[in-house]
Amino acid sequence: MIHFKIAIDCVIVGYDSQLNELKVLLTERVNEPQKGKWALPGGFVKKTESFEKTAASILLRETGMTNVYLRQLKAYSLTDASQDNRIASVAYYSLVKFENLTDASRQQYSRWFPWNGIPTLPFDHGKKVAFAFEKIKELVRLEPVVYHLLPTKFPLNQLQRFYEALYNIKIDNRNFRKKILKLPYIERLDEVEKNVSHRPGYLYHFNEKKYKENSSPY
Amino acid sequence: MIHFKIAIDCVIVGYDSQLNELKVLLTERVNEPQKGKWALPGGFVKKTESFEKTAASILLRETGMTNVYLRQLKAYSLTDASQDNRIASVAYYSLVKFENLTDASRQQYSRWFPWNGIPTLPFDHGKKVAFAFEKIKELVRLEPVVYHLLPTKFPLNQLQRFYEALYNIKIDNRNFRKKILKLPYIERLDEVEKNVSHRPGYLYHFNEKKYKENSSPY
DNA sequence: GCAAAAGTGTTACCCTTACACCCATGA
DNA sequence: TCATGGGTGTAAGGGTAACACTTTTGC
Repeated sequence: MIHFKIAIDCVIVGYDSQLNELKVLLTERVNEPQKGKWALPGGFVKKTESFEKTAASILLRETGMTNVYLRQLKAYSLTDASQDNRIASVAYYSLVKFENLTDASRQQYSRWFPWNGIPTLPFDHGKKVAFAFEKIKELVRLEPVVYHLLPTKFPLNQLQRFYEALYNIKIDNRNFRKKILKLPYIERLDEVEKNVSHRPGYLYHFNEKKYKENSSPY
Repeated sequence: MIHFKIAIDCVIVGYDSQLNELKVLLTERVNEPQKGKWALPGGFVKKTESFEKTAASILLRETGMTNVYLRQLKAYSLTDASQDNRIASVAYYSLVKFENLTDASRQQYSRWFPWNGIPTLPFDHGKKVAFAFEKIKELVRLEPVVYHLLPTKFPLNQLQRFYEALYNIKIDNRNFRKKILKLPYIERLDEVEKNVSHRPGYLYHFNEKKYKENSSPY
């Protein structure tokens, strides 16, 4: 009976609102194979850990964060391994708030790469990143996961620019506002943008409780 | 370093249009543990097989079919196993046309259970079945996967009854027809139902080519 | 005062929903 | 002739999309 080592790979995604672009966290591999190459952060599943736990600990190691959006992407069976010892991997993807990253969480061997400037990755990591982005695009249409990427408080046009960047479209700002302001779970705060060289806009936030109350179970 | 045996479990789903209900194929376990219990058909990944290949061969073994709709559901890390030898499993789900089942494909140890009459399953199989149905419900809303479950040629009200059963709703047949007939990829055939004790309806089929032409890439 | 984004209404179109009756067939 | 589903149109409401100008701030 064949046995597998199981690696967990994490596609950790953040949104840089300054540059209006999505980013992925990559780390430089410190071990062979592919030593020195940029790759997805990952690790092997330990004896007592579930896949999800392993993914969460990788996320903690790389970003210093816990309790962030983390979902399974897909399990992959690598077939290029040798003999009796195959490697499988389960990929996870995570959405993190860029603003919450501390300097301490910027690891020596890690770097955020813009979505459109990712180097060629070893193994099947390129495929995993691409699949994660497909998934995220789908997901954003269906559920308010955007709010895991945006700062807790955001002006409406930051939200708009996010959608414009993600789908590479132009959105009419009047229609966009009408649509967003109708949502019961987006609430305006008594606070405005600061240090912007234009008329400051009100800040909004996502009220998760109201979202759950208002979303029908089917 | 811990190693895993990896099992593939398949949630094989069919639609019985006679009874208007979704069914799941279960098999009686012939080996310990849980020998004699109904469970999801499955097997361990062999040395040279990918996960998907393993799933496809299980599907072939159980239904005699190839080239059917088969997708990965999720990878599960069982944590109740002993010592150095853990078991992981990757679940797949499949949609098959009930009409295409031959008698030969009705295995001695297998039986189709109605969605609402599934016995308590061992391991995490109950969880997997439930998750597969959630996924399928979602999927049907987003993509025309219904047509993997329905017969190749179907009258409109069979389609309507399928939706009504899946979501447990009542649909107005005028509105339903308007909506379906507007779809460019549902084509009416020059053929009508036979042996029905009411006015026979025209048969329709799903034109996959037209679907792909007409669906935008984003 | 200039640049840059905030903020604001109306109209047309489309899609969805609600709703009732005659038609063709097998038994 | 009866039971059963096949087949048809219209009106109202809600959401989406196209469209331009004034306001407020930093510099």
